[in-house]
Amino acid sequence: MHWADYTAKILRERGGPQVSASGITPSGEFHIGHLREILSAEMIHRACLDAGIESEYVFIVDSMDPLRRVYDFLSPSYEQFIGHPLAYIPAPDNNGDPVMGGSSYAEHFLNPFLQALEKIGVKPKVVMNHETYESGAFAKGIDMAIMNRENIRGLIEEISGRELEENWFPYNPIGADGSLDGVRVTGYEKPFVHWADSNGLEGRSDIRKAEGKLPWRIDWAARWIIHGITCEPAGKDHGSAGGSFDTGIPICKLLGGNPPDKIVYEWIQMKGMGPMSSSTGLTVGPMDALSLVPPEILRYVIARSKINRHIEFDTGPSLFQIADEYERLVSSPLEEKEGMSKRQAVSLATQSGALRLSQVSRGSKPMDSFAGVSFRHLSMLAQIKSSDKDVWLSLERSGHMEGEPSIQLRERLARMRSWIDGPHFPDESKVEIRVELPIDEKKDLDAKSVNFLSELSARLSKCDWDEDSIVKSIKDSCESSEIPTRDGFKLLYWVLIGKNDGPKASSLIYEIGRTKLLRLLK
RNA sequence: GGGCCUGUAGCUUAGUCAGGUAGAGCGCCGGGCUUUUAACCCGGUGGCCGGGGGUUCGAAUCCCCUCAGGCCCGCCA
Repeated sequence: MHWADYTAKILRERGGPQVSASGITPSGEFHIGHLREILSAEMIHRACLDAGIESEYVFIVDSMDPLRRVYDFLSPSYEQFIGHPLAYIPAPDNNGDPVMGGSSYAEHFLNPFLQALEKIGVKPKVVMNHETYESGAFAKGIDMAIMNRENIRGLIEEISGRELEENWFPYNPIGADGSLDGVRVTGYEKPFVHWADSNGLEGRSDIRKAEGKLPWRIDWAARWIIHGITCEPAGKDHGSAGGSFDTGIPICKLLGGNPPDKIVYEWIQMKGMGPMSSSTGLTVGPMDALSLVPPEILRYVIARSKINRHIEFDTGPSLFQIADEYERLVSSPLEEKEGMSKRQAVSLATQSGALRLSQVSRGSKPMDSFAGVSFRHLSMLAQIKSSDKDVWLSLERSGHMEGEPSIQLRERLARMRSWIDGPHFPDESKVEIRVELPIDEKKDLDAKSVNFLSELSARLSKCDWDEDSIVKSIKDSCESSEIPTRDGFKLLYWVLIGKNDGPKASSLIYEIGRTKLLRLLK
């Protein structure tokens, strides 16, 4: 059974309508890793719906979180905003300078991510956390947290093993300068928290407004209650012993709520590129990924892996493998058979679950996303055929396609071309035509081979330049130089691309062009 | 120091929660497609399930120990 379906089954036992949630701090550019946060919850939500359970999916944007430091992509002028909630500071321009009067920092990074989510069929109810504070929805939780201050302190200290400061307070007011940093609480008179900020200025915050926030561990527990969240998979950082999941659950109960069960997902890592980092420019954003692969395959990357396993995201060879796997599963799904072992049946259910959850629009048939051509094959055609029309002709001839190419296929070819032209395309999948044969390889050629190549050269210098004539020239050359056709092709591939096999020789030669080819054969 | 995850065929892995003859894909090898697309079709090769012990009629699966790799533990999520 797929992990999302399994979780839905557990949630059914909990009863009632389900609310799955994700939460992300928009502190910078979103990357592919954030997709797992989103899709882990969204797939569980879909699995609930598919199981006939009433369910909703909420994406909570931690817009009330403060700017922690001046990141590499920000100009030093952001120094003044450190400690300010991301919702209340200006967005940076391309130079990293703040643009006053435009969108907020939080919105600036969030919007492109939401567009990417739309493309992969994720339609969350978006909650800006600062708006929840502004609305006063947190007031009750804040009041209860303050009234239970010592209990909560005890829970956090005991479970996390961390010692909290003497003047620790379960509410962090915003100071006169707009920063959450260094503000000391001096008293509480419902609904006001009195404080003195780092500059010595005094003031009070109304807990019914966004004039302060709960510390993360309490904020999380409180929002579970506010939004009725029943399921929120969290990254492994929250899953550690004594992490925020372990404190959140009892704190939520203390505040009178029914917390979700602990579900932890593993990180996505970039293979062979070191850690994901916006500063080095090596990050792959959701939009970048979508310009390379179809959205259902991006979903499949997440859906095919168990939730507690690392995913090594790689825009190179393994993306081919995954994309081909998807294509293959769609075209020939496993079928239930008589005498199938329990294991095979389980595997079948898991696979079809992954396929089902990978669809961009829920409930659509995987077959509708089928483009009919493997990525590997298409990458080869895209490389040797410079015009799209020739690609369609070739696909028609090989029986991959009938009539006009589908929209899926057209889009797929367009993405393939941008992949091939971009920096992520794997070298081993590149078809590189040699300019000339290295000397030492020339020496290794025996007499028959040399004879074959010169025969071929002669024929190709005067035949018609179309694929049929080229094939005929190759076969005739094999015959007259008395080598098996198979060996002739092998040799030819070796000369052309340095490998024993390759794309259809005639297409390849046709694309290379007569002049360049004859120079190579000499 | 505390904790989590992973280790199954050359590679990617399913199966572990509910113990009952180890499945798949890729790769590789062979054959077919009589124009040889890295396509497509058929067949085959390949695993003392990291190691050791225990429980059991029976263990990849449960328990204990151990080795290896990855990761998390700052009011950062």
